[in-house]
Amino acid sequence: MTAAADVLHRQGVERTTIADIAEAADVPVGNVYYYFKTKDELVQAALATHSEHFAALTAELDELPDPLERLKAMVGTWIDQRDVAARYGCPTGTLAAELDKRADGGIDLEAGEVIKLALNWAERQFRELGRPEPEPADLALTLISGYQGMSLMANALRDPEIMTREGSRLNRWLDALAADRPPAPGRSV
Amino acid sequence: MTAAADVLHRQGVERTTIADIAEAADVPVGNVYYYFKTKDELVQAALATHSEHFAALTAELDELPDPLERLKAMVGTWIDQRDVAARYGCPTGTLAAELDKRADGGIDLEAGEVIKLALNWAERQFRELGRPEPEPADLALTLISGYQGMSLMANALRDPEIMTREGSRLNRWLDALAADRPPAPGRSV
DNA sequence: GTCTATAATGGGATAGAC
DNA sequence: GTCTATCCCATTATAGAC
Repeated sequence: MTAAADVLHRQGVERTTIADIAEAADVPVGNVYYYFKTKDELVQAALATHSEHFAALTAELDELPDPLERLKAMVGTWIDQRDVAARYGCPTGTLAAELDKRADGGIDLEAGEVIKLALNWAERQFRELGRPEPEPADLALTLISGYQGMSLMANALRDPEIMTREGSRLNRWLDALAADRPPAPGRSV
Repeated sequence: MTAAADVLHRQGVERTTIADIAEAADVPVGNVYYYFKTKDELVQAALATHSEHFAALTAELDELPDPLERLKAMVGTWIDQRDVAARYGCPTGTLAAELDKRADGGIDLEAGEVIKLALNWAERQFRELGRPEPEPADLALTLISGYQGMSLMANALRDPEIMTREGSRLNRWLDALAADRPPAPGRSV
């Protein structure tokens, strides 16, 4: 599954052969088919890997006491990943874009579910920040959309510095938002 | 070329066969090969079509006297395209993402050139707005990155309303910038 | 220039020995 | 459960008639 997630991220779904994944996992081709009946199942496995990765990351960030610090730490991980983003884009985002080109109603929306995990996590942080306005859901959309945008731009232009520039802007934006928040007693849940 | 650009946008490069393009253009397969020696040449033709499209759009917007109005009109065209963006993403952005998965140093960076056209146009508008700070190039990156982000999110979640929500935010951000208020994307005005 | 038929290749999926 | 050999189909690209 790790090998599948990795190779599918680097080469994309359509340009990845089962042989590629088998080679990366150092097993023969027939062996892959013993565990995954179709190529689509390998894609789903990669998606599940991304979900778990994200869950592990947020579990770690949730240890931080302040939602602002959590959000900025998330932005920090994005900036840290700038080189891989500039070369291959966001693993989930590029996968979603590729799957959405399919006509069949198969797994093409499952990548969206992983992105929703990120949206929901971010929304919780904004809600804890205690800003009723704009809506936490809108702020979450702006943040995750910002990440997807900067990843795609960095990838298209092959320039990791784009992640740094846009990441800093997001951090300044978060700071400005938090500076506006009501005093602690009036903080909503 | 129009048929190629259209089908490649909807199906993606890898899932599109020459037969698909031939059928869309209503010509036999062999005929396509008479004008385009390889599939890659069809992809390049699609990219050229996108460039021309963008050039025609900006030529029209450049008629507007005020750079702020030009920028907001551009955001307006993005919002107008919300349904197609939600289904197939930004034509150039999704193409760039797909081409960047290639290992060969072929046409994989040419989509980036088309995106640079958008960045340069936006940068000119911000420079004309007369704001020295932040850098017009950074503002352009934020704007185009915002468009790519909202397109990908709308596509991944199959929700055109995301284009409306994020598009409105970009418009408020532009207004705030022009009014020389501190830049605060996400802030409702 | 237009079209049909077909060659050549690559890769998803399977059979079956071990 | 592991691995090799192979089937079969889709697709790129070309040959050659008209």
